[in-house]
Amino acid sequence: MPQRRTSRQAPTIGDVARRAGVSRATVSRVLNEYPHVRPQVRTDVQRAIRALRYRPDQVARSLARRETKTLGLVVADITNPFYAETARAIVETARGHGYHVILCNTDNLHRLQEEYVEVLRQRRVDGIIFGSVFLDDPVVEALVEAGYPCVMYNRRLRSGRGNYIVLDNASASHDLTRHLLDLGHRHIGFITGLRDLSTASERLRGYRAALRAAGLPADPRLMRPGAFKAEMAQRAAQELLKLPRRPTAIMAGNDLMALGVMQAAGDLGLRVPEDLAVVGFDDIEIAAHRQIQLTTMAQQKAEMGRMAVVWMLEIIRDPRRYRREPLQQILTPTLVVRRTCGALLRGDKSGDRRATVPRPGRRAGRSGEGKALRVPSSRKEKR
Amino acid sequence: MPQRRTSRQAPTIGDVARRAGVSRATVSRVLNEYPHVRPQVRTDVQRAIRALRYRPDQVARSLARRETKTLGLVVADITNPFYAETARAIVETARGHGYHVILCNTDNLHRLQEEYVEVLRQRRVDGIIFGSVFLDDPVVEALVEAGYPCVMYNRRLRSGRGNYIVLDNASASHDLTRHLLDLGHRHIGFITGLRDLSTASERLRGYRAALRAAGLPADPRLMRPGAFKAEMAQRAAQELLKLPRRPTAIMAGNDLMALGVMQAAGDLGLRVPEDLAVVGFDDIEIAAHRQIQLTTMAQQKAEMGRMAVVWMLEIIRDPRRYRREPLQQILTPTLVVRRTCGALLRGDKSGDRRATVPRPGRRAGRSGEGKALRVPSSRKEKR
DNA sequence: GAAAATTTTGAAACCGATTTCAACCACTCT
DNA sequence: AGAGTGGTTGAAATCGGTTTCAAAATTTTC
Repeated sequence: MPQRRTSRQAPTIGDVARRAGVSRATVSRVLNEYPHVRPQVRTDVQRAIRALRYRPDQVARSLARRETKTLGLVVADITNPFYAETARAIVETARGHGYHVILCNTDNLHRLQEEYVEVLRQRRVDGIIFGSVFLDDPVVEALVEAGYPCVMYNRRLRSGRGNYIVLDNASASHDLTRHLLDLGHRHIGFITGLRDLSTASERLRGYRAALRAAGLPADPRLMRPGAFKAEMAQRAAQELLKLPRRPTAIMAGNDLMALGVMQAAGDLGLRVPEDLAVVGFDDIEIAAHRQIQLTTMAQQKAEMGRMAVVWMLEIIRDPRRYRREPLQQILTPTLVVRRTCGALLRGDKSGDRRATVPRPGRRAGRSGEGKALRVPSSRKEKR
Repeated sequence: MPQRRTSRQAPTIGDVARRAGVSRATVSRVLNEYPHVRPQVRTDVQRAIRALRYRPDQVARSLARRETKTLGLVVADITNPFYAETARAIVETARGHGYHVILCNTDNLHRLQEEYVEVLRQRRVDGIIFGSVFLDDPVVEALVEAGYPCVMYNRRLRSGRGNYIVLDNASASHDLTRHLLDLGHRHIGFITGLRDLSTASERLRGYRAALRAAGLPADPRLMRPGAFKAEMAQRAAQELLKLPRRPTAIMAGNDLMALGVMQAAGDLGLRVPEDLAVVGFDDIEIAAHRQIQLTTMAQQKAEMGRMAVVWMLEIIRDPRRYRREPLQQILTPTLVVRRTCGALLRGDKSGDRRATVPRPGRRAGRSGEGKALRVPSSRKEKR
């Protein structure tokens, strides 16, 4: 039910035009800082705008211009600090360029993701950033196929299509496993995320590869799903730790799950890292906390978010081009050695150790001696 | 620059109408499930919609209907788990009602908040939810004054105007202080947030009141600002702990800062809780972690978020009514006693203790014996 | 079977902006 | 003085829907 136009209604461009004694077109020109407006007229219009407290209607503008200056951000779980930190960078970078972000939380449910994509398309967002695509994701696949501006980060499609920024998960996982092997562990548990996500499957692959390279079997009983949530991981870890021959180290598919593993260890009276080494992925903020000190594969979260937006703007400018030559970047992982892996048990205890891991598998964590060292990941940009 | 209409353009309601051999009005009626459409015509139209993969344009609809089905969510920092958890509930509840959320991150900067409010108004969002208003906030004050649908949570205006859901911060802080006093502490530091926020000032007030009631002076040297961030709090705590007569307990304005305090304690070689008791506010997820076990005043984050949206929808339905009689709710705090306050040092160690604190100040933390106990806060609804 | 009542439908106005196009204007240049 | 130039301007079309209103079609009533 539309309301009658009353004096209390928000002023429109027509009201401004009338007041300034010009046409709506001219007001529009002033608003958008077009040339060819006489200075006198310009100031008249600006005065009218101020007098009426006119606020241009972005909805009407979006309709006329066929662009909404809006992006969709689809993540699995905004309460996961990894997503919160990337989201923050995304929102902030977008704002800096006049874009704003609709936040969508899928809880890793296909159903919800599909719903959100549909909604975002109806809302004519200029592009969608996915933090949590599924490995096989017909919805996103179709979007990419149709040339709809999309950027994925963190996870990607099995098909390898589309624009994405991801960690080199296989290497990261390989190196992390190798790190534990180097510390003497021979029985290493792995709590994966969900099966149908690239992060999970790639990290599992790296883990297996490292074991194989070390001549160790990949015991399926040592691999458990954890749904990327602390609580699930805690349960999974409890099961692992009750095995007849229990693992001496557990790798978790992300830091949140690693925290769950630490809980489980405590519940069973095991000390970390003395009785059980624990490592994760992401390097969320709490991982550095004194009481936690989680060894983890770091991701450059803010940088990832920023880059996703910058790419997106580029793609929006010229969608065809990036349909032909998608932007894809694989980030080199950085191992952050802290307490929970046990590496610091012997010898000095001076803070974090950071290093890009030299490939193939030299001993990690030795290159950044003493004070915390961050080596910027070298970027292999793939057309 | 508008592009020419090509065959690859998205189909409009006109295309559907033509294909179904009816008018646009009729298609609109089918889309919106209006009565008075012959079943035959209805199915014809639906078939055409499917055949063309027609997706109604929400922008055009918003313009015509003068409602966007969009809410703005303005928070200080989405990486603070408190906001992430409330945001999650807000986004999910909104979605369930056909609304979607533009996320705004202000970093506690007046400038950014003003910018965001302006943007949200231009975008004609149906309402704005504020998680982080300032005590004196002309922008929000004006919004409320103008009858723009707004709901605040967590923080409120000094003037007390508008719809809000907040913790009873003064009582919460009073009880928390009292709890520390009961544990024998006489020298209690307080790391506040920023000065111009209701949460900070109210919590500071409760702290002072409790000290006064105990006949203790409120030493200004024991109160330091911490900006609601872990790092700032860590620095503030370091200063507190270097005082000639250092506090034996520190209250932090939120859990994030409490974590910073724990860091600082560790840096100085102090054990928590043996050498220093630490408590916070919010009960973010990590607070319950085995390695942290932070004693804190819990907030019902999901419930708060959900309620903010439910209220918002109600307000959107009848803005005038709630302009006259705003919805205001003050939630009763729940003390969660864990390790960091030192209460568990003597005696049993069986998990969390939760209790709504009886007023006035009886000894807290004893009512929920044994297993974790959550007492739902009784709600004092005003109007 | 005609009048009355009701349901169904489409033409046209509208939402509030942008953009096109042609007209108008004030110059400058022959 | 007249043609040409280029800066300014407004009328009107447009974006893609919704809603009003009256006409058309159908059903009900007598």
